Amino acid sequence: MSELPVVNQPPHRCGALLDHVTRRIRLRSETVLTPLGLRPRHLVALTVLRDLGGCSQQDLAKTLEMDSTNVVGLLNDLESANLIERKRSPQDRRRHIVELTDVGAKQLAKAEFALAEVEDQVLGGLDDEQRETLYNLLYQAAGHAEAGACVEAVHDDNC
Amino acid sequence: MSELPVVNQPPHRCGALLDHVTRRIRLRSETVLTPLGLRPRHLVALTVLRDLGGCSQQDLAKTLEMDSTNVVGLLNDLESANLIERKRSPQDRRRHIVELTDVGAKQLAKAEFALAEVEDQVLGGLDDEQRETLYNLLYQAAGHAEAGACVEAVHDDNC
DNA sequence: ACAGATAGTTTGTGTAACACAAACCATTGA
DNA sequence: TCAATGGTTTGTGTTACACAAACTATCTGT
Repeated sequence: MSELPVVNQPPHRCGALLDHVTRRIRLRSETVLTPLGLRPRHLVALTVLRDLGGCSQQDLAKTLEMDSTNVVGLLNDLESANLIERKRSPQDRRRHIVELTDVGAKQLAKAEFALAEVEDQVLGGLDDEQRETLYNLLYQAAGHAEAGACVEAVHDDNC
Repeated sequence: MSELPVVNQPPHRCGALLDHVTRRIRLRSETVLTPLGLRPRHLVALTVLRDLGGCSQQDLAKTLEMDSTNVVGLLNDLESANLIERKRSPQDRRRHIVELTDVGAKQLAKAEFALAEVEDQVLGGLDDEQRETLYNLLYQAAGHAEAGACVEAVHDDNC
């Protein structure tokens, strides 16, 4: 935990680079997403929702690290576009269980398909295997520990 | 997740995940960077500047994909903190060559050191080797896109 | 030498994506 | 019954932009 004197401390911080690459993708994504009535933030929410399955709005707020009042607005957008559904939890009727609708899942897939070109532009320096590695690293970092198996499997072939 | 036995087409879009992870880092970075008088955007600029060596403000605007009027403000911040220097280009005195100062390089290193903990929090699911891989992938991706932009942009000289 | 393009700057306007606070309702649990 | 909780609405403020207009200094082609 505390500072071990310099052993194999990697001097490379990803943060700024991450920021940079993300911005490039987001800028282009906006124009691709607009015809679908979506914004990058919606995509993130839908993606998280897909990966998480149903969850409460609080869970979502925590995962997105957003203020819950703003999550409400975000979900209002998505719900009025019929991309997500808010169901009352039977266990605790104060709670909303937020879930992707079929329409939502389809729209997400559609958006991802449309974004292929964007990623080709920005991640053009990476071949397919590298992009898959990148995806897996991000997925794992985002806290889906199950990705471990997937990452392990990468070096022989894609999973 | 879907186990597609299919071909080589990677169904995974990184964009949303990239956005998500980047946000997590940026949120925490802000509090770490504030005592240093920096913001995440400054870090990105400094990083790019370090990787690029000296360049004109237009080059920088293109690399950052920011409007040049806003780049001016960004550089004003950095210059008044003595982190960068604007020198007139001898070849074309309209042009400013923007360069990291020694102070700037030191401050950048300091910031990166301070950000180690932040990345530990957010990228905690990745070991050192994976983080290095992530860094390299991002670096490569960023480099390619810059090269692409540069090819279009440049008439003759530096790139 | 002159005209038009170019690099940078300033100022000003607008917008999106937030954070945060306050007040409110329905529901839960002690 | 009463306090806490999940969600919602409204309202305020900030930041990070994009974009436009007008200006200076400088360069380049004719």
